[in-house]
Amino acid sequence: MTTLLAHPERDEIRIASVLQALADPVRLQIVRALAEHEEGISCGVLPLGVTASTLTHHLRTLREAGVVRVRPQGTSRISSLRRDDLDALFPGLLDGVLAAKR
Amino acid sequence: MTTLLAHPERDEIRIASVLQALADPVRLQIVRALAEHEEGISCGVLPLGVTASTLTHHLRTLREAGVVRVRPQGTSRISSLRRDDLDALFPGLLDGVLAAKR
DNA sequence: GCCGTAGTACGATCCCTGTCGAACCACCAC
DNA sequence: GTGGTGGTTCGACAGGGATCGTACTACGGC
Repeated sequence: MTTLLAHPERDEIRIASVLQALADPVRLQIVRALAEHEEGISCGVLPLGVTASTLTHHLRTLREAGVVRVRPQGTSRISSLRRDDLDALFPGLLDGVLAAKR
Repeated sequence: MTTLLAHPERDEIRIASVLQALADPVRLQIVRALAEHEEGISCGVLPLGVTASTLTHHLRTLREAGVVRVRPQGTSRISSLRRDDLDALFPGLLDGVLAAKR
């Protein structure tokens, strides 16, 4: 629908944008949740305490920063972590973030 | 002078604050510079293109997040990365950030 | 075709923060 | 003491972004 889900290529991912994307509590929660679901999930089900339109905003931020990959599936959208790309570009970063005890 | 340089203890350092602190181009530059000077440096000498008062602001942000340790020395202030603490809490995070080719 | 559900788009609001300039403080050398 | 240099504080300002509500679109089931 509408915007056809632009994702940056691996070599277009900038560390500043990634950090910016991770520097929000809600998005951190999303990333943590995605880390536990390799196959990806529909983020609408997460208990984030935020409206749908706000969630859309956060997912776009994560997607445009290159943190998350989103693929449409029926009436839903499945989001998954771009682990491979992030690990290749910034080895350890994601693990470090996820290692933090909540 | 004035505020006596409060630093969070290791167990008070929060991942959200650290990411927030790293999510600024100027502060990223500072962190990168500090990474190359284990012994610490006076940040006033860095070519950051920002006024002194802005620099003070950024250093406070980094210090209060637990990213940087600052010790007064004469008329200067020496800043250094809290590598040990960050590596202990979020192993890989700092290395991942620094691995990014500018 | 119709409806419900999942998600997006847009506009408005509000707060946070990065920035600066100006005034000030602290230390050191003389 | 005097002055200079390195930093801080304070207030002001502007831009960004997190949030929401409302209106809208798309897909799937009946």
